[in-house]
Amino acid sequence: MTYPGETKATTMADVARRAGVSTATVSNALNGTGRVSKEASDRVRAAVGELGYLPSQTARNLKTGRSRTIGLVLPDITNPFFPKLAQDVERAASERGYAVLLADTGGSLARERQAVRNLISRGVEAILLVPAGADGPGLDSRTPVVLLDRTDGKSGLNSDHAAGGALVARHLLELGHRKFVILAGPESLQSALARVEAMRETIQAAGITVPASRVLSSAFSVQAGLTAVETLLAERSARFTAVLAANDALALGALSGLLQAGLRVPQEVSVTGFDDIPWAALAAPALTTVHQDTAALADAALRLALDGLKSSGPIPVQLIVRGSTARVAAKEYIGSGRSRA
Amino acid sequence: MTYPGETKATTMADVARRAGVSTATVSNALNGTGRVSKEASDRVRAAVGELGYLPSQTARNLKTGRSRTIGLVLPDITNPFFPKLAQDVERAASERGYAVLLADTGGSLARERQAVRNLISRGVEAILLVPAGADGPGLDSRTPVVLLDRTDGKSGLNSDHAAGGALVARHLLELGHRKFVILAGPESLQSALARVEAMRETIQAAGITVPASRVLSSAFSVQAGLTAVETLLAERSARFTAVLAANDALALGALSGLLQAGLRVPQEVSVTGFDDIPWAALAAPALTTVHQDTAALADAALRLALDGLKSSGPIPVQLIVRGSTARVAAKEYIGSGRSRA
DNA sequence: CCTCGCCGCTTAATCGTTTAAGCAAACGAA
DNA sequence: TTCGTTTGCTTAAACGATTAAGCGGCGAGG
Repeated sequence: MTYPGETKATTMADVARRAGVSTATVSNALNGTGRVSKEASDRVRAAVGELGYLPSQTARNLKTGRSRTIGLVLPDITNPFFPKLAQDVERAASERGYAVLLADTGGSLARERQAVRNLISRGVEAILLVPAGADGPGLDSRTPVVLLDRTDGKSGLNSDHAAGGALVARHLLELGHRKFVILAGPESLQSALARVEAMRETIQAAGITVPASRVLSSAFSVQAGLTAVETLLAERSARFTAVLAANDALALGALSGLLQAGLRVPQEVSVTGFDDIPWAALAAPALTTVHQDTAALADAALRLALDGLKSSGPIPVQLIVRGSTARVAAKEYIGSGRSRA
Repeated sequence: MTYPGETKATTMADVARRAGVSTATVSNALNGTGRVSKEASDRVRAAVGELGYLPSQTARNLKTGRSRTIGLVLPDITNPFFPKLAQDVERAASERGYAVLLADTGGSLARERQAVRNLISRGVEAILLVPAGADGPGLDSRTPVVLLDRTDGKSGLNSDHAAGGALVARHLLELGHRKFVILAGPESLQSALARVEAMRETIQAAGITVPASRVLSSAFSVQAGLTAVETLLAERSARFTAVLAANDALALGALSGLLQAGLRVPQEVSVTGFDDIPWAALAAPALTTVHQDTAALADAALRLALDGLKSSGPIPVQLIVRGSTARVAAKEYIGSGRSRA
């Protein structure tokens, strides 16, 4: 164990001196490069142990040009989808010997640009970026930037949003649902658009149309889901048996709104989400939703960023059926959504 | 804008050449150190702009010994208390010009040690550590390690857990509650112990005793809260009007268990949590809980870590009264907790 | 016995900054 | 005019690693 004192950090030269070799030999011994005898190597290793030597990554970076660090830029890590993603990115990175510099931009484009510059300046080998507002700006730099969960049109690594949208729609169709409401989320997000588009197409393919008045755009928030449902229920003409939300926050808000209005979920109305954030499983009833494979997303992102791959297909998603969806109610209930409101 | 091509990154020497000065002058101009004429400074700044020069933090670190980077080590960023904390730490750090290296140990002590070594090797100026298992190991190193939300007995930066415990207890007492259950959380966590201890003392001070059989230890999880309540309700003798949980996850689990058993919250049973995680506000009913000031925690942590302060008092907490607590029910309901189970 | 080649090591340059030290010109005071 | 001080710059030495190049010594082949 090192006794702190106020001594300078021990350097390679210290190890070399103690082992009776040059710093080059220390370096070679520790990295397995060059030619080093077993004896010298052992002496070096012993010296390392006795001195508690830790190589300075900084010096190594400077010389080799590789920092073994990536940047992860998120708009808001408080958004329940991101912690798992961050965790998986960190795990994938550390498995490769990389560290992760985290930047949270609070949704501000100025801070995002600032963060990216800062990360580049710090020599990260790649940046994983979930852009702040709409989709990506497509900045140029010599350090690769992988757009995560967003797209700028040509690039960007995403879950298979369309497949997910189709999955929930088909699920509800199979349960006999015919009257849908879609909580579409922000129109500025390609991912939301793709989800909704696939929902509509799938439903359409079953010969059913979702009127435009039943496709509601809003923010990706619980509050938005709640108020959307409230205004929907306020119209006396409201008739629907299923609510497809473009993400879980919306779905949870909708769920809460429906419950407060005295409707029973899933007996009278089914609700689906998207993302499978942790709360989804804990809601009452638990939310049927589309699970995003954040681990696969993280792995693919690192391959793109670090292995110089050009692009990757969308990451498969999975339908998670829980308690918020059920077979559509018997005839007498259909269209009587507000019977207890 | 820089056109990437495959050119090497532009260095200080490039700027110096273009501005017709030495690298020392460039450095001085950009850092405001030394003596530089206005004209030279302007030429330098112009050259920087034209070349799109970004200083290499790596080289700067090596020379100055300051990395302007801190490490944040969390056991599990998926735990809903941590994202906000991480965000606040990142904000506080970036306000000081520091970047944050994030490490998630998945609760493993081995990975925690590994992470700390790695961070030190990378030259972080300080480490903010929320230890994995129980409370801190108290490792020695020349880079300061601040224990966050944990303690190793002597050090550690914490919210005022005791004050928080007292707050919820007093709140419930004022609402007329007399029969309590305490979901105490893990016995290995000082924070949990402090909260529970304060709850008991406050209740005791009101002349009421909480029998040991009504203080239940468990993990800090939703599931644990749920099963605790279920087993409690399974005893026919169960009589209580208030559940004090040592954290929000437990409280949310308890809430869900009570609701499923057909009890009304808060009419028949009040529930309180601790931490004020995001879900707390969104539960139905919304959870009365103790808010931890993560921003203050983050600021204080950085002061301890970076400004060399020795220690800091506990960070004040705040009682947040929401819908899960109410005045104890009229006489006929008291002690009839299972009347509808 | 000579030579060639390999082995095991060292020397020294290098990465891109910061910063102490030094130096020439300009300026003001005597 | 002369000297000292200030000003504005440059030179060069770090920081702690990696790595190309070089150099004795030893074993083997001819």
